[in-house]
Amino acid sequence: MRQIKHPTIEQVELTDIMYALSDPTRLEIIMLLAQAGRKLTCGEINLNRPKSSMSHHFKILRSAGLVETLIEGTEHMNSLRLEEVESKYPGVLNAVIKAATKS
Amino acid sequence: MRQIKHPTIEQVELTDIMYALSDPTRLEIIMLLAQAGRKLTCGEINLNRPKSSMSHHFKILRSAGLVETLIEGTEHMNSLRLEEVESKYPGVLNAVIKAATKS
DNA sequence: TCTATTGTTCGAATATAATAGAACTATAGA
DNA sequence: TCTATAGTTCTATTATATTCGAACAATAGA
Repeated sequence: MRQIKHPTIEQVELTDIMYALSDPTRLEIIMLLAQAGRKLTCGEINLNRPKSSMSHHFKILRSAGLVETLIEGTEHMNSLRLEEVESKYPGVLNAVIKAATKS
Repeated sequence: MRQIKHPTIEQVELTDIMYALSDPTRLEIIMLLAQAGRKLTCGEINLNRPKSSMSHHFKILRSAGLVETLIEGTEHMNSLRLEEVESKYPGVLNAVIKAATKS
């Protein structure tokens, strides 16, 4: 079963993370993953956009080290890399999630 | 003495802040202001770029609610709006500054 | 009033990003 | 083997950002 390549957390720059979180659609994806607390397929994250657009945003979230995508059958299971990101950049992602929850 | 207009902290979106912080030059400006702990003129923040470029980045930092610029004579005194940003989005800016300090 | 200083604004070139339809890939299941 | 499903990749279009020289504006000081 072929899997998608992800950066190690060491390879991820802080500005990559900031950039990934600067788009409302991507921030919404992050929020849905954070609230779900479990892996979600791309299909479950339905923001009424073409799948090619969603795929583009997932790619950026992956390259920023924020999301891990595991292929299971025909589905792609997405989860937050919260612990890893927190260990490299303590407080950043948690604070953003908390801030976005309220707004 | 004419002053520059700034957004109120209520007007600032989280994604605006993320976007402003996603550029390495702008993050560096933020770091210099945070480390200085006092107001700095644009001239003191010398990143070896044309002043029109720096002015552009300051404009984005201002519009994101991160920087306040007060005109004093011919100089523009810049400071972080840390307390305000923290009160609206607790932990976000502090965590980013801490994370950027180490990297 | 003239000049130097500080920074903004303008304008144009270049680069990067977002959007989305269409074609494609991989797998599951009949 | 055929078909449906889930996403990705390709390609083109449009929009937004970055960069920086040049012109401009505001003030201080001589």
